[in-house]
Amino acid sequence: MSPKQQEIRDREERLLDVAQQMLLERGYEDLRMDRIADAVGVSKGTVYQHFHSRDDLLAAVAVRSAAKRAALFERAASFEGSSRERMGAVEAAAEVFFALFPHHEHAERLVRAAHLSPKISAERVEALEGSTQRCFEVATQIAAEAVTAGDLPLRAGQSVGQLCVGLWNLYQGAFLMRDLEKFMSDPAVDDALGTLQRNARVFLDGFGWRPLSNEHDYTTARARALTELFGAEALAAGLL
Amino acid sequence: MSPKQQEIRDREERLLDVAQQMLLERGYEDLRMDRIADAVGVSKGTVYQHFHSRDDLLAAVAVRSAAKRAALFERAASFEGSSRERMGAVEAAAEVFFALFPHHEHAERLVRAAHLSPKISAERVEALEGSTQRCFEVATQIAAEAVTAGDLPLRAGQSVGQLCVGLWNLYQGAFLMRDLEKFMSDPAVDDALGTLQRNARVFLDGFGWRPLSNEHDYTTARARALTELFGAEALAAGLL
DNA sequence: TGACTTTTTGACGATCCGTCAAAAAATAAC
DNA sequence: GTTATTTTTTGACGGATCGTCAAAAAGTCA
Repeated sequence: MSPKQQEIRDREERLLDVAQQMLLERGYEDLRMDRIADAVGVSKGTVYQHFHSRDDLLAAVAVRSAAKRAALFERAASFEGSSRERMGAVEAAAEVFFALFPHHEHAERLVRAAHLSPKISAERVEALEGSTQRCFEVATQIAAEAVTAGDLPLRAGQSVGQLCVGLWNLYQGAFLMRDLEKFMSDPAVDDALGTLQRNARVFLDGFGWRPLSNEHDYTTARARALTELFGAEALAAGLL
Repeated sequence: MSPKQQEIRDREERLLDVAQQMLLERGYEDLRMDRIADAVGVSKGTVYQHFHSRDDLLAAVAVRSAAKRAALFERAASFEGSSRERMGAVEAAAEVFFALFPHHEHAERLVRAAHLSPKISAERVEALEGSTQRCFEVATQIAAEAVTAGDLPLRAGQSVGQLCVGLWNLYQGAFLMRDLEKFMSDPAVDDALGTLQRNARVFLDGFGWRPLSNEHDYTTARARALTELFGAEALAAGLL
């Protein structure tokens, strides 16, 4: 790779860094191509050589963090323990991601807003979908193993897919709670991640995934997952 | 009220109708003030007498449907039955709203996007928050009654607020599933509302809200709620 | 060094938001 | 019914941004 090509690669990362931070601090509406170009020290035309459009840049930001989420989930898949402890490791991965990439939810939601897609390059949409699918696969695999092992007794009409969607919804809900905090005066609900943990526990109990949360202490397994799997990240995220 | 004032009122409704449909069909990016004005047959300046800005118009759309959601939830509060059946009526209200106002989720999320708020009039933000809070109050009240009646045994650290947040997250997740459908090949997960029902059942079972879903048939109570409370709307939504 | 290729630039056209002074319509006064 | 006053409507305009493109600059290679 020539020095010039390397420079271009580096610049793309810097563009994404700036866009990501701008998105977090000033929102989508204030994500201006001129401003981003200035911040990185290039002209607007150069930015458009990296990204087809403003929305494509937004998508690239989402794609980059989605890939990191998939990587965290895959690391969680290697956790050793009971089937439900392993799902707990996946939840821990979600928590780490939640804390480390606060911009992502907003970015992904914007990208997924149905009518934005046409302006985004197909490769990026595919990449985003692939990363999300990868996360589901990890969770689905663990749940399927739990069924095989007899830890997770599915009733008629229930499926591991349904379970994973439910967990995913609770996880996404943690992002929403940042907005809802103002409505809820309940002190037990003031931290998004704590509520996520508690509700995920209730949800898996509802499926009868053994051992149930009152039969086993999942806190220690979670702590082990955080340190063993995500030491540096969990520390940076303030989860340790 | 003078005829002129009545005309202005009517026009505002028509502006909201047009904006709502445009938002659904073409998305936020293509929500153009000129186009809306043309569609209603007024000039752009007139639109700006109803709404301070484009975002304020978007907020007004969200406020209008949020008020209808609160109304549906309050109707659900009058349902007669066991505590958990009554919460089922609230879920039915959420389903009716989900089917009748497909635009709402998108609109509300945009409004809540942190950095949009400054451009929206304070009254509308308050109105939106009030309607959302009203929905939570209805659900919280029912859950609290269930605790008092001994149907809902909360464990240490659990609260009715946590429960309502969880249900709310599962409900919001139904909106997300329209996007996720493409990733999930699981046929048990292909309809958002069915998954919502099943997961809400699992979730409340996890709390031990009696009678549990395998001790009682909640399908008939749901059907009764749909017909008794939301007859016309449920029919229009295709839920009956 | 010089010819050729790739990359960068920023001025430009097009689009849209929100404003505002002038025009039109409605209302009040006589 | 007519005129004066207030309210409402209008659409042209300024300002801002997106995405383009021909020219300039930088890089590559013989």
